[in-house]
Formats: sequence, structure tokens, C-alpha cells
Amino acid sequence: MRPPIPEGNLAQPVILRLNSLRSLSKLGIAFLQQAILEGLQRAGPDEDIASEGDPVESIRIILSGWLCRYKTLEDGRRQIVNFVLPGDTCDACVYLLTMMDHSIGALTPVVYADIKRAAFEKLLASDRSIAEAFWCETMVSSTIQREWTVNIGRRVALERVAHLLCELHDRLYPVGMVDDGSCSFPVTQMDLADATGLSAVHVNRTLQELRGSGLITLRDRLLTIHDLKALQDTAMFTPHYLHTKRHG
Amino acid sequence: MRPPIPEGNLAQPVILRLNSLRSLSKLGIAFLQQAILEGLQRAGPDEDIASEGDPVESIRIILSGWLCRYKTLEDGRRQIVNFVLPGDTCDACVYLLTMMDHSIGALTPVVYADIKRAAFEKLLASDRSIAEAFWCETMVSSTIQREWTVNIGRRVALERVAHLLCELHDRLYPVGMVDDGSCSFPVTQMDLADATGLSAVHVNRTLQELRGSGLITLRDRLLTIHDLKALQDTAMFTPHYLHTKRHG
DNA sequence: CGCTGTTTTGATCGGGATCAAATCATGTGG
DNA sequence: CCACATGATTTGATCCCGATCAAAACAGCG
Repeated sequence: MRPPIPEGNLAQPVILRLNSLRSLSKLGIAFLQQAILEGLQRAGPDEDIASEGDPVESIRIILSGWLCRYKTLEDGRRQIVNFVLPGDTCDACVYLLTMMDHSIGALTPVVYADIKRAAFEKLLASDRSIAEAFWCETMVSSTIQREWTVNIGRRVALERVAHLLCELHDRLYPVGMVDDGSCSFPVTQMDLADATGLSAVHVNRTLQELRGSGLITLRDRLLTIHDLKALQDTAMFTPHYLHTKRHG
Repeated sequence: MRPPIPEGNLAQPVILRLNSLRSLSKLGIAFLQQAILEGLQRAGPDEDIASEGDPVESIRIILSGWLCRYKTLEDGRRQIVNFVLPGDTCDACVYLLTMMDHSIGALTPVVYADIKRAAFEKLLASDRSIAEAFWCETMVSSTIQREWTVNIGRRVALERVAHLLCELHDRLYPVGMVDDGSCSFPVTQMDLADATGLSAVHVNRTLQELRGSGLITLRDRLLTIHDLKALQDTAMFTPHYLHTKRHG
């Protein structure tokens, strides 16, 4: 049996994430925490928490673990269209589109809050800052998607992989998951390939190049960025599109 | 001087578009039409109606003409991340993100309605079906973006171009801009290249291949799809992601 | 310990980029 | 009406980035 989930600071990444987009009110945070604790769920690695074609009935807020959104073609080709990190929300669009047009799979063990449509509507209605933060988060996930299109469409392999690492760094930072340039990185080279539109073999060689020039270390699912500025330069990375509030 | 804009059925594509996502109420349509007629604007071909870095102060609803959203890298490489067609809305996210993270350029002469933030909020508050339709439209533009990522990341050139043509067909159809398989297609091969992540030369050769197999005709800015089913098959196109209501 | 999945290396192949120039419009002004 | 400039499409030739194929090395892990 799975051990019970410790409820201590479970909601922390969500609060940090939403707060990096909109300043949340004390009251809003309280409502949010309550809604989260009422719907705790977990999923194993390699498990899909939603699949293409599924009806959309609830939203899911990721408390810990990594997932990816992906689509597959008939012949098996797979494209990861985004990663879902702690604090991120899946499908706040629950109101609008009735059916999943892509799948969401866990890369690691995941703890998330499953909030039914009605409860989520109630939460949004309860506090304006919360509602705006969620909508904002939805819009940012769409700006990220645009940047991915640019990345895959117009950057060469080295730039492309570097760009992805820069983005993930800048998304993990506000939720406190970067420690002195290092973060957990539970993404296989095959996943990386499917996310960048490259082959796994070429991702391997690209990573070696990034290692070789001293920009990163990536070993045992731990990524360390030694020279963020240089990595951003090789990627032509500018973080505007993440719309993260600057504090400190 | 530019001739005055005839106000007759100007809002028609917008109504058709939104109605293809949510059934609009009579009252909502009336409010919508009024808001549109109060903010008429036009833009010339090759003119940007919004640029990366601009503050976002109003939304724009396209009444006629084609535009594209694009981003450029420092060294000039350009990626078109989406096309904006008659009936489409730009940036209903006006509430949320304060700055454009991409540019929007006109491919043809364009007539659009520029609606200030306050007026748009009033419109949304005036009718629930209108508000839902706009949010829905925003979400669909995000699902389209995901599909573009897949298209560029995992499809080969022929499939990629075919897929884009299929998508544009299915988006133009509900707004009445497809006539017996034919539609206006004011997109140069260079634009097509920047939209698919290919080079212009290769787009040219790919189009020849599609012509050669009898699937399409594309001449003088007029696209005719002779065998939609076959085109969809070569593209592995499934229209779910457009979330268009089926009627007839 | 063998099984399974991930990373790494090596060798070859090919799709699409790039370069260069010709052809074909459109439009503009003399 | 012609001369010319500008931009789009087309064709041809060559090159290279990254795919593909195959196998080895290197993990965990039950």
C-alpha cells in the first residue's frame, strides 16, 4: 500500500507558481489550499492521467512530480508538446472544450489535486486574484506553446536543446526547485528527443556538446547549469514569453 | 483616400466563427455587432497590427483579410506560429498578459474591429454565450498551437504542408470562405516556409508534389482541394483539435 | 544473475538546406 | 508602350545536419 500523503506544504508549489503570475490574496490562498487538500490523488510513472479523446470533467493541479503533454500519430511517432511541472495546472479550460485533444503522462511518481468542475468554479468565484492567476496560467501555457513552435521550427539542434533547458530552469526556479543551478531532471533522452523533434541519438550527441563546452552537467537525473548566461546565449533565449513577475 | 467601409454584413464571419464554437443568443449577437461597428479599423498588407513588446490594450476581431502571428530570432530567422483568419480574435487574453510576446502582421488588406479593454469586458459581461464563445476561441487557438508543434516536430515536409492546408480549409469552411473546395489563399511560399519550418525552395517542391498527385491546385492566390479525403490521409489529419461543432 | 531500459558510439544514408540563376509576374514612371 | 525595378516562383547542383541502423556499454532491479 502507498503511504499516506503528508499534507504539510503540499500546496506550496501551486501558491508559488500562481503568485509568480498574480499576487494572491490571503483569503484566496486559504480557499485554494482547502480545495487542493480535498482532491488529493497520485499517479505512477508512465501512467497517463488523461488521454486523447477523454471527456474533461475536472482540472488537475500538480503538487509534485513531472508530467508531459503529448500527441501521437497513427504510426507511433510521438511529439511531447509541453512538460507539466509542480505548481502547474492542467486544463483550466474545463469549462470550454469537452474533450481532451492530447494525452498527459507522468514521467515520475506524481501527487496532484483533482478538482471537479463545480468545485473549481466555486474556487474561481470565491476570489478574484485566484481566478485571474489561473486564467493567466492558462494563457502563459499558450505562449509557451508558441515558443515551442519557434524552437522546433527555426532553431538547430544545439540551440533547440539549450533553449528547452533554459525554459525548464526558468519555470522550475519560481517554485523553488532549483538549488544553486541544479535541479532534478527526470527526462530520458528519448523524451527529450520527442520534445525537441530530434532523434534520441542526436539528442545524446547534442548533450555531449553542451557538456563538452562546460555549460551543463546532466547525470543521474540531475541537471546542473554551470553558466546560465552562456546557455541562454547559445539558445537565443529570452524569458519574456514566460511572463513571470520579477522579484529579487 | 480609402473608401469608407461598407457596414452591411461585416460582422458575419465573427458570428459564424463564434457560433461554430458555442450557440450564441440573439441578444448576444446584437451586442457583439454593436461593439464591432464601433471600433472599425483597417490595415494594409505587410503592416503589423501588433508587435512583440507592445503593451496590450485592446482586442482585435478580424472581419476580413488574412494575418499571421510570428516571432523572429535575433539573426532574422522567422517562424509564423499561426494564421489569423476572418472571424478570429486576437488576444482575448488582454486581461492577463500585459505585453505582446509575438507580432501580428497583415498578409492582405485587413478590416478589423479594435475593442478597448473596458468595452470588451462590458461585452463579455452582457451575455454569457458571447463570453463563453470568446474563451472557447482562445482555448482553441491554444489547441491549434499544440498541433502545430506536432506538425513541425514530427511530420515530414509533404505531410506537413498537406496538414497545414487541411487545417486552413477546415477553419475557413465554417466562416463561409470555402466555395466548392476552393478558397482564397494569399500566402506566399516564403510565408508557407516560415509557417512549416521548411525552406521556401523545399515548399515549392512539396507543392509541386501535391499538385502532381492531383490533390490540389494552387495558382494566383487561389487554392483548390480536389480530394480532401486523400489530402487528409497524406497529412494524417484529424480535425478533433479544432473543436468545431458539426452542423450538416 | 539475467532482463529491460537508457546511454553511448560508430557508420551510413537521405531529406531538406543552401547557393545561384533563370523565369515569370506586377507595377511604376518616362 | 516600353524600360526597368521588385518580388514570387521555379529549376538545378551541391552540401550538411540530423535520421537511421546496429551494436556495445551501462545501468538498475526483481
